[in-house]
Amino acid sequence: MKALKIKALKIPEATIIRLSVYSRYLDYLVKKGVATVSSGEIAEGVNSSPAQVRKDLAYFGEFGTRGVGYNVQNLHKEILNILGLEQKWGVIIVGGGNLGTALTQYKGFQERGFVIKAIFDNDEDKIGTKLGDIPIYAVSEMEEYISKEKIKMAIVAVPSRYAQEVVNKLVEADIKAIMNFAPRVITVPKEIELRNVDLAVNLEVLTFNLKNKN
Amino acid sequence: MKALKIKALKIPEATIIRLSVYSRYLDYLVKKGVATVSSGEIAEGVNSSPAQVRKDLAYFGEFGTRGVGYNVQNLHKEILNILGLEQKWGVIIVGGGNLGTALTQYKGFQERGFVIKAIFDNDEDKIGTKLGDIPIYAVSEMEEYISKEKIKMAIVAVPSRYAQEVVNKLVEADIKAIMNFAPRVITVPKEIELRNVDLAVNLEVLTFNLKNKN
DNA sequence: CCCCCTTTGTGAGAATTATAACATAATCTC
DNA sequence: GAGATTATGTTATAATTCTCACAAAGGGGG
Repeated sequence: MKALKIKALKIPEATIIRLSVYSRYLDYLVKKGVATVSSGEIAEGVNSSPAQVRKDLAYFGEFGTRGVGYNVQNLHKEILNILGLEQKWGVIIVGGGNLGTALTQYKGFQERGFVIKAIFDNDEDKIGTKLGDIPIYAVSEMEEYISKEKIKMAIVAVPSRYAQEVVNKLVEADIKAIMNFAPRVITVPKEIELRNVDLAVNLEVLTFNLKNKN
Repeated sequence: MKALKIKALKIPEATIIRLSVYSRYLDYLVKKGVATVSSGEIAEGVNSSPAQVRKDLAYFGEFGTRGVGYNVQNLHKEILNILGLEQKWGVIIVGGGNLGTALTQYKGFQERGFVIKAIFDNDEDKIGTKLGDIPIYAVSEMEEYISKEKIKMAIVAVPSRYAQEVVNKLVEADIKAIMNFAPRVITVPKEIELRNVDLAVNLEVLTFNLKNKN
């Protein structure tokens, strides 16, 4: 794999998030058959500014041609590579409730190269069954599965009170990255990547703005 | 309603998000029966710093007693008020697929005072049925419902290609705030509050970090 | 009742992030 | 092939956000 050139030690998380958004837009342009795109066009397509687009890309190298713009296919590939999406990622979901089930079926993950491999739950009625073609196993089997299948990423969609416990098990099983949906502060060793997605917080930002923006 | 004192014109969104997190922690302390809490204890409880906690609160007023700390119940109420959560909010969900269905059942919304009132979908098989006690209606009935029930907030959980169209309908129906799950750039008039929740982006931040942090 | 201890609220400084401006490089036209 | 044009990559500037340090204020003990 080509080594990735990074010019700065610390890259703003906002930049990563925008790169992900650029990536989707480029994907759209690729499918549309567009060959070349400028920072201004990207900016327009994703509600940003040309300077921001160029700055974000500049953290990682020079991908464009002055006076011309960017080759869509090439830039698309470069950004996927930056994001680590040149490979598919096997992901497990812990928690087979409504949210876990919905995430299993969620097209948005598949489209980006994330493959849901298995669900882990403690409900006896669910264990051993399948959701579509995704098997549901007992949580007790999780550690072995992660190790055997070399799983690096897990999504935690269990009730809040069990979240830390589940995360501890995942850490024990040597998982590398966790996306947590439980609205609780979860602690992990610093070498583990953790990302909290709090759905209610998002609604609360909206209510705050409704109340306060004039 | 007591007018909210805001000391700065612009409050960082990060502050709002943290307030929401503080709020959950205070909720936990209230239930635990704790009477008083310091900024340091809050910081510890939510993985932040005492200075950050105090700074965040300082945008909105003085809620503590020097040498003592904060009255848990009072601070909890104040923050709920800041976030606009002193009232319940009726919310509709557009899209009765896996995600929409899961969000309908999602306890995290109810716990924070959000009440899912109805689902809107175009699937003839679903229209007229109920999900738990939440009715599913046709999208064509949406505008009237929003107006009649005075709904201010909507969650969009439809396939990406329909998202803008649905959002346009919501805007037309005079909705005030939208939480969008479709990974597409959506445009709304500036007076409408829009928040995009992109689930895949969160996984991609993780893969980026896995690849690049060391 | 005064002093000491604790913890808040805040102002100044540091760090981070975004915006703008410009110099450089590539293409195209004449 | 030179100059005009266009759009990148980068440097400088501005804005935002966070961190730190301390003064102010309240409570408790002697």
